[in-house]
Amino acid sequence: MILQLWYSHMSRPTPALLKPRKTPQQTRSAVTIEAIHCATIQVLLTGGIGRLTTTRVAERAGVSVGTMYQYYPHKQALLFALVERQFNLIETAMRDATTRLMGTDLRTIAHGVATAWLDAKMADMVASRAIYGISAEFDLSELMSRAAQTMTTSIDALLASACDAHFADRQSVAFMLAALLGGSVRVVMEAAPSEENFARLRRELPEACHAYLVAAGRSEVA
Amino acid sequence: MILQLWYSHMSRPTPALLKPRKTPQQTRSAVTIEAIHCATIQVLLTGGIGRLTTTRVAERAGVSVGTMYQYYPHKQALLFALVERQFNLIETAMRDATTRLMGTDLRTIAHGVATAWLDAKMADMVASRAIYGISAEFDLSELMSRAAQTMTTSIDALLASACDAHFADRQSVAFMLAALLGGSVRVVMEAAPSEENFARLRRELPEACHAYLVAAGRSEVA
DNA sequence: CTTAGATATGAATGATCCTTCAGCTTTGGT
DNA sequence: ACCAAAGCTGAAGGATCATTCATATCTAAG
Repeated sequence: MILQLWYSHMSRPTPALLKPRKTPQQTRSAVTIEAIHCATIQVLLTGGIGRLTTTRVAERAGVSVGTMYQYYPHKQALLFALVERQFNLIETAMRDATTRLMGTDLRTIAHGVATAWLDAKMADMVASRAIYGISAEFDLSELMSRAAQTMTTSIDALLASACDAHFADRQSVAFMLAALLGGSVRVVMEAAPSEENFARLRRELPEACHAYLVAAGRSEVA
Repeated sequence: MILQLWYSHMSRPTPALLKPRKTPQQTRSAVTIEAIHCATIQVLLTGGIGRLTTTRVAERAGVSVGTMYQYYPHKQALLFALVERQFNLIETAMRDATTRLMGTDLRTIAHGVATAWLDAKMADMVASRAIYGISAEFDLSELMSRAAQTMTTSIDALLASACDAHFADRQSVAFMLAALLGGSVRVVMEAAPSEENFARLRRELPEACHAYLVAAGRSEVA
């Protein structure tokens, strides 16, 4: 199949070809697309990527396979659309939060960022959890890198604006904070997603971030 | 295929059927198995699970497909063996570390645990990275839950033994520490695996753990 | 009411891939 | 040297699945 020629060494997507095939013009098709989107998440949740087939998605969405191919040139494009939408949601939420927190103190920043992150991730935990594991189909690392980079940059700017601290190696601190946030929530969602654990996360994560920021900033405060 | 009857709602493995089909008795076969193991990791690294086929693994290992099926009843069993081996390695490393650190102070504990974790994960980063994403083939969450639980318990015991602090909700602190460690390393390996970032991780993660433990313990120290 | 364009259908196609098995080669003990 | 057990082979069977396309249905503007 020609598809395989698009990849150099891993399942790396060629963005141009991952875009939707056509944009809906009537109300009917907009509904269809939403149904497909929704069905995809459901199928992902009940069987993981390994069991996601075009037929199953179409079935669940109540449309025929052919319909799917009218909007997405292939399965990967569908998945890509899903992931991208999710990333954008979270990215926006975090951008809003960091903007709002500019110039405040370390405690406010730590708690604000941690809470915003938790809120964003939990808001559609369904989609988030569904999306973990899509990496089997195409290389997410590029997208994840970009997201991580964006987040680190936002946090870095935020730290620079803190009114009560400054850091010797602010970039590293921002990087570490992003890793702590992103990683801990992910691990809990994947390995131990219970109400109790989410409560713990909400209680402890902001404190942990705060403690780290204070410790990292202390050595440099006059 | 009958395989599908083994799963209730997700790709949940039936442990009994994931075990190796037979144990090697001659040196020859031990070599073969090792080659297969090794080939599997290589194939995973260069194409992710989506491109891992029995034929490709066999080819890379320099044996025939049939040989693989002499030791593993099916593809999943092969992957399962890989994952389990890796989990055991890390689990052992962490058990050793926590044992060694019993009764020491918070700083020693934080740095010791973080360093042990980093060492274990980096030692065979190759295997670790290869394994992320296997979840497409069968449900890893059971295994991950168990691992997370084990680790939390170890850390909990360690915290209880700390000579210079005690905690109001030690379980939650242990849980959070495990999540911070596990998550941050994973995220960096997946999203931004550069030498620079690993250096940052080595520098910042122990400090972050320490800061958190001190903050969490402070409220309770007389 | 008509009709062009938009949208939906689903059987058929072709490709991929897991798994088996009947026959072959190698090993190690006697 | 001989042979029984262990190990290896790879073509063929059978199943799944992504994708296409000829055909049918629907929508809305004129």
